[in-house]
Amino acid sequence: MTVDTRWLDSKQKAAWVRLAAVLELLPAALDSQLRRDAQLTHFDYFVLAMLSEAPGRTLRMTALAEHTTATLARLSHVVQRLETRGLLERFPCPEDKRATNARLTDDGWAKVREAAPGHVATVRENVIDALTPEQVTQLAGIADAILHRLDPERARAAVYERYDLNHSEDGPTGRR
Amino acid sequence: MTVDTRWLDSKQKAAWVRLAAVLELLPAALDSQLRRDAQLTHFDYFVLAMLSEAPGRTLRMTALAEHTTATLARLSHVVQRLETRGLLERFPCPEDKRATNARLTDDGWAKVREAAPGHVATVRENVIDALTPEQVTQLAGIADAILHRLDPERARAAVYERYDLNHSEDGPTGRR
DNA sequence: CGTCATTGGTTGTTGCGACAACCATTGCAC
DNA sequence: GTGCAATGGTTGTCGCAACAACCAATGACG
Repeated sequence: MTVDTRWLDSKQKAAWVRLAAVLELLPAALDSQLRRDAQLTHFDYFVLAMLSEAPGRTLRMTALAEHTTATLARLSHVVQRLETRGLLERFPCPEDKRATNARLTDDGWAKVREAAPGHVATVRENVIDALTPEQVTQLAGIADAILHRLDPERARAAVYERYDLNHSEDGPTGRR
Repeated sequence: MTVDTRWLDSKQKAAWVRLAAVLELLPAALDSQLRRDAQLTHFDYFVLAMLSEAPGRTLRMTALAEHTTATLARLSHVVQRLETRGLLERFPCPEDKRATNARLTDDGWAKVREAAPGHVATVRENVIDALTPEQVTQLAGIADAILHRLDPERARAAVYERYDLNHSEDGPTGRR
């Protein structure tokens, strides 16, 4: 095969090794906190959070799949479980009989607001509060650059702006 | 519960949302490349890589588990599969009859050297080459800070130095 | 108004990770 | 040297994600 591999120099390797470790440990930490405190996967939480910000707390399955970076098949299974638990409900879309809408129930809305503080605290503890303000800014730039390689379409789509952690007492978002 | 939640400001949220997306997409990208080109999970690769650098290409299961940030149970399953495929072999440790050693076979050694170039290329493509040299340095600092929160013990142990991507033609590591 | 490709979604199967139960060996206490 | 806790590892079961097969509705084209 290719014999002219460009290996990583020591600085690059140091960065990569540490990132790889974070990739292994951070998702596990987030998942276990949400599981323990809210009986929710991080992905479950993400799904509920996206719905909570949508107009009418309702989204088409396809749209929800895009927001959550998931395949439709995966989303279908997850939504099925969440529906069984009464956190959301599905109903056929009036405009397009092929389509299905998912809507957050009142219980689901309560669940999101209940789970948000603990989740934010975990994010702070393990990420944000571990960094200086400059590093937070740097991280945004770095992650953005990586995203443009991983998924150019979505990265440009500014979908990421919507992942809103500010579930305050009076509403789903901090912007008014 | 706690009513005084410290929510994320917009800069912090921007950083977190993008990091969350990377956490979702990057492991999938790494896994699928290695699966496609070498029939290996990223974790499988990691296991083989650690063994390839160990003296005698051999490690105790417990030691291997520490190097790979895995539980013993998980490692046991993975090693079982790799043993079936002939990439490594297990044998009882002479000094301690409770213990089991795992040793890389010649086939396993060949597999690691065959898989390394493609893996490094993927890492470059999606991470390193997406960043400026300054960002690479920043990333190392950021990831290190996060690691100290996630796993203080291991972060200090400099185990991460050992994740060596430089599998050149004449040996397992770049240091001589 | 048929047929054919596309879109939207669900379901079955498979493989892996987490957790818990379990067995064997070792080391220590007395 | 017997009891017992700690260490080292394996196995079984459960839950979830990926993949593929499938069905239903839509729309474009003739």
